[in-house]
Amino acid sequence: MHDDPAAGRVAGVIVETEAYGGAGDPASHAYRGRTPRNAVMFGPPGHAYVYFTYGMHHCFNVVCGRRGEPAAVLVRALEPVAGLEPMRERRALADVRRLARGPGSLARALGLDRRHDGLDLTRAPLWVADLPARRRGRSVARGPRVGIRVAAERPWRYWLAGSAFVSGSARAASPRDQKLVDTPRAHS
DNA sequence: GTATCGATTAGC
DNA sequence: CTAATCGATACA
Repeated sequence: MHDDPAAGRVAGVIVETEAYGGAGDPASHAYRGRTPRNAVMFGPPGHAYVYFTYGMHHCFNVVCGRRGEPAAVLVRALEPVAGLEPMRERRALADVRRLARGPGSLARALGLDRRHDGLDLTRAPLWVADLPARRRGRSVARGPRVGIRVAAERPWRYWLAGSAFVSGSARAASPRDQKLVDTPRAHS
């Protein structure tokens, strides 16, 4: 969720992610060590790593490794659940399924940029929360990472199976090429 | 210093 | 398939 001072609260359910490591992952920004851009990846978990790329897009990650052990999860797609109008305005697009599909589109829809790099994701204005119980327990599919030229074969992309809000290659993945991963069920 | 390339997207 | 567009990175 993002409480944006200008647009109010925009929120969605994370439906597609991709994992990146550190020194052992040649596709990771942290592979060659710490730089001003990726410094947050080396900090404590639970913080936002937001980077700028291709001269025009931002991507939003959740830092997951312990302090000094760079690791992050790129949030690749969101099912919008609140703040649909601000998202539509930012994206100049009406179709809810495509509002936050793809990491660049997602960051744009949420209004995220380098100013959000390093924010503590356990509190406002930008945070990640547990799913409500009724959304838990659904099947998660796994497949290769996309958009990278090295180590793409590692099956470190995860998405909500059957979701209309995930990227095209995930929607198109045949059952043969994806593995289903059990997700924790809600407590009683 | 210059050259190359992106954890991408929209459009043809 | 390619253009867009600029910071990070590689290399002389």
